[in-house]
Amino acid sequence: SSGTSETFSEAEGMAELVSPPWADELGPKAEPREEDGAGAFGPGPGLNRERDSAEEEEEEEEEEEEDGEKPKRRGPKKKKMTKARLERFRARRVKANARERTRMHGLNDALDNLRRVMPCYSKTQKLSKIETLRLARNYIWALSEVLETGQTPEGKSFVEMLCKGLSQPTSNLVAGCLQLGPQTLFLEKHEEKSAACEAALGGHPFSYQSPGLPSPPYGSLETHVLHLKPPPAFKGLVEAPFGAHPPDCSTPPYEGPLTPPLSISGNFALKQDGSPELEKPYGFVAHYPGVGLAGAHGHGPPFQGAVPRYEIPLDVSYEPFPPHVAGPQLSTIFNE
DNA sequence: TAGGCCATCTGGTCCT
DNA sequence: AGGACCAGATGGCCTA
Repeated sequence: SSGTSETFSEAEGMAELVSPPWADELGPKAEPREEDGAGAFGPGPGLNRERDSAEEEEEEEEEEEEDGEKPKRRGPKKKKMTKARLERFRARRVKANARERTRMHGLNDALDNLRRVMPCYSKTQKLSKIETLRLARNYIWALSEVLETGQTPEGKSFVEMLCKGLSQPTSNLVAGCLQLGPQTLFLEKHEEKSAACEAALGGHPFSYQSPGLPSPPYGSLETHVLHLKPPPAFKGLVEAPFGAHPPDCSTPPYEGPLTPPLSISGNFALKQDGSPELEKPYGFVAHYPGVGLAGAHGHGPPFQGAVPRYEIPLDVSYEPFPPHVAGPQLSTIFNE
């Protein structure tokens, strides 16, 4: 199932003719990150151009010999890797590499955008990709619970939800960002994560306003979660009370399916004041009136009923689906 | 030094 | 044919 006979032979040709020498001569394939496109014709395959032609001839001869001596192969006849074909293939490969790089950069950009809207965004201490995704999941889940119950969770619970399944360093980071003393989350290595999570939080009176700590980027709990009232369309969509579906965090996180209440409308209602790390101006208006926010860790006026702004990078295409659309979709998802 | 994380290259597969 | 997506392989960097 390898497509046309030509692609088959080209792939083989690459394996036979090109890959080993390239790999040896190029050493580490990973070049220092370059501007897109530059790498495509950079020090990669191009380094070998001169030696290629000579060796190609050799290999082609060998190939012909093989054809003569060995029993005939089944399947489509292998096309010769002529110089022209090889060059075409290489050009294609180089282009594909460039595209792949660009694609991965896009993916990383998206992850960065995701990091920026996470509760603890820091340029200096970036969450890893996997931790970003885990925290995002927890964050969505936590906010879903808020939407569902319409109640601000106890601060401790909020942090518990956010840190479920996260690594210890990330948990500490989250706690620190939310002004829970990071020391309270220093977990014993031998502890189960879930137990550790509970224990670390449970033994200490939770406070988001620990006076001794530096201001976190995202401030207090109220910066994140405020009595969000789910729109009528979502009433009854989920039945779990707040905290009823904690994600399993006792295992290496997130192996199993997660089924948080899906009372998500595609909108959060957060204000991200007070984050010295946040550079880009975001512009996004939450769709739900009545969703309020307090000023971040005491700075600025508390939310007075004006439409809160949730900031999304402008370069992010964002398609919030309105409740009348999201409702059925979420119902479908939830019922699956 | 081992392990985690990352960027890149690569070949396979699917789709247009 | 060519692009998008994916997963495996590889090597560099960093930290405990």
